Amino acid sequence: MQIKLYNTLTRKKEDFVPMHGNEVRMYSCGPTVYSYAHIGNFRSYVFVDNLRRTLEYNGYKLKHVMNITDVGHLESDADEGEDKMVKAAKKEHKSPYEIAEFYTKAFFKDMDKLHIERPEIIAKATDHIQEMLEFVKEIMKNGYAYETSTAIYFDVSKLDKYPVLSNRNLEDQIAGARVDVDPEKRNPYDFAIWIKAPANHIMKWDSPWGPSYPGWHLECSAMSRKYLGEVFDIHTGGVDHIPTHHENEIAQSKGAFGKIPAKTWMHVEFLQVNGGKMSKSLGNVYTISELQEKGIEPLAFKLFCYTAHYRTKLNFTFEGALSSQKALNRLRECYIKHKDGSKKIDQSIIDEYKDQFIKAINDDLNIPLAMSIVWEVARNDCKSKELADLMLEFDKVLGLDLANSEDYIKKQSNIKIPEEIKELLEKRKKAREEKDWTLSDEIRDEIKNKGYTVKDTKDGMTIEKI
RNA sequence: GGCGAUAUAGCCAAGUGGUAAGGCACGAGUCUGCAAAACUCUGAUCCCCGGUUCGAAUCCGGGUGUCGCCUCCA
Repeated sequence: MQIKLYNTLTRKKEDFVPMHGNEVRMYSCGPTVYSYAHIGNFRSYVFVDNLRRTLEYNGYKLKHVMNITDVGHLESDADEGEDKMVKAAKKEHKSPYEIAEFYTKAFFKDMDKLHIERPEIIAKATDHIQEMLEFVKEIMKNGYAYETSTAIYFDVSKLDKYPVLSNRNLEDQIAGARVDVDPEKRNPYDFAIWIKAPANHIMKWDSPWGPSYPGWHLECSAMSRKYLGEVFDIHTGGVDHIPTHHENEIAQSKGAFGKIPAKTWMHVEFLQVNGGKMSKSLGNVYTISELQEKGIEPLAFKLFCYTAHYRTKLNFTFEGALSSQKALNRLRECYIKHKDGSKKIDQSIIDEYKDQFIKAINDDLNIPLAMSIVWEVARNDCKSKELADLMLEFDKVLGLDLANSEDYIKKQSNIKIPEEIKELLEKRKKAREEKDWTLSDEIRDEIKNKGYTVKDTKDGMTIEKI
């Protein structure tokens, strides 16, 4: 079935057709590893995971590159401020490389918790300095860049059109914005592709322009070309990348070889917190670990992301995340019931579900709609193995690890119970056998005061930590 | 100031011309000594005004609100 994807470049949903037969080549802007990635970042990677899995579900093979930015990302995208890596290094009294290694590891640990598939190629910026330098030379040779006392700047006035991704009138932008214009820049929107390092700068490499380091946008241009070719299928990122980072990537590729590097550009909307922006100053920037501390599994966060389409803003609240945690547990219970079920279901019903599901995901990744079908399957009265298998098939796209549902549920109830609680449970069991409901309830309250909840089931009592 | 989004039940949200998916919460019921869990059932005419149409949440115009980017934090 034809996949349709929304392309920021054309502002339309388009039929997706790969350039190289069955292989899809895509590039995703990855993290700058100067700190822990937060849940807003991870919404983007959950989206990329859905995209990967949807393509795979449709039978495509992937060649997917993600970068790790470990140099050159300044505090401001407007070529100002300190390199984020260098700043973090100073703060933590480590080398930038140690910082990068530490946070890269932390990043992939969270990615694993979220069951996000690894890209085929993970490319570190500092491993590709030579490729970047070559890129700069090509741009210079073609007359799209010029040297100043501080950097090599890309001259946007040399392009046939800039910007191409965002609908901005640059003159109006400048009129209303507080932009400190570098007097050596020819145009206010010229940007640094290669930056001359001050004498005491830590991260720097030799170049025809002296010791220096790459601009942030350059790494993606150089690495995507190295692994995917000049023009590839899909480029992904957050909506914040549209006006500067991706715009400048396109400019660089046009400057070096005259083409827009990707055919389809896909952007994820922001995750908001309590109806507003997530920002450090408001103290509402959360990490995956912080969610876990509040009893929200990473996979519950992933399911939370599935309540909204990737191109709409999603409002994160702890209330909402907890509701997804409950929903996830129920989904697991539903899966187990189907797996243990003995009924038979008609194949035509299965086919109908499959049809609806793939229609939803192939329509520009309408995961919320796809989830409504998953719930219909999950809650179907006919408890049957076929439906359990169907849930697992859908999970190839969702990546919620439903196959291990039992383990997750066991893990939640499998907690260490202190001896004193065990004794109370024993006493309560006796009271119940004697139908002494007053004593039974008293003991239940006592246990509750000590932080545990007792539930009576057919198979006896269960206990949970509050 | 410029640009771009968005406004659907208590909350998170699908749905782009034919009388509103799903999740969570609430309420009712089944079950239970009671409770919890589980399961079943129950709720909105879609920000306001005007227009196009046989027919609009869905298209157009005008308001109003909210959010984002341009301006450290994705």
